[in-house]
Amino acid sequence: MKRDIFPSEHDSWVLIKAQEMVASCALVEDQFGELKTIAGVDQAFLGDEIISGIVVLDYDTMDVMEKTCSVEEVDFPYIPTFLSFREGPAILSAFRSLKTRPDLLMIDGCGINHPRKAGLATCIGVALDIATIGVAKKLLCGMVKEPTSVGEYNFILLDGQYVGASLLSKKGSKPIVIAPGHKVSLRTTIKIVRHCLRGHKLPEPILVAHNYVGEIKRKL
DNA sequence: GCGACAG
DNA sequence: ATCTTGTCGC
Repeated sequence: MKRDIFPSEHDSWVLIKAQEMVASCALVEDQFGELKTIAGVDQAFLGDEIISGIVVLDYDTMDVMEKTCSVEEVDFPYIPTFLSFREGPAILSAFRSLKTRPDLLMIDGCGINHPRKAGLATCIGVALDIATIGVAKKLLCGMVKEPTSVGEYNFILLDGQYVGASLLSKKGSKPIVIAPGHKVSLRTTIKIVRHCLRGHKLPEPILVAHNYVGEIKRKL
């Protein structure tokens, strides 16, 4: 099953078919209960090792409730539009060691704002059947007019559909790219990301997860 | 063919 | 992502 989403095989035809399968399963509508906890997910690399960290925060206060990580060997290279095959498996490993199941996952990377509507956040959402949002620092595809005032955002157009938004999260910073991953609407995605902003360019869950994997890496 | 291209 | 010092602006 998740072996279909993250094939061990590296044949591009198989990989593209896997992404099309994920895209057909993706749901871009709110389908989650009350948001009590939200988790940030990020990865770091050291040699041929990948470190995946997940940090669970209280949704209202953004206080850290739990942290966990996985460290394993990476076999797949970084290829634009195929990031999920490189980082996905490690994320699933880290997720398995979580004590509390978050209500939603905020992942570094794309959601449905992907050439085949199957970015990393969407793949993880479908694989774990959990609501996910993708947060990236650069645009992978689609067209958008970059916002100029803090808090402002513009929708990203791709294949005649709005698949995400460019949001100016902080003055002096480049806008961040956000998009629904799975079980979340674009409208709600924007609302949630804004709620998670705490004065930094990146929303708190992603920032905390980023710092977390950074220190884990340091201690290896 | 050329350029673009999440992390 | 990763390799890296100081430095300019918020």
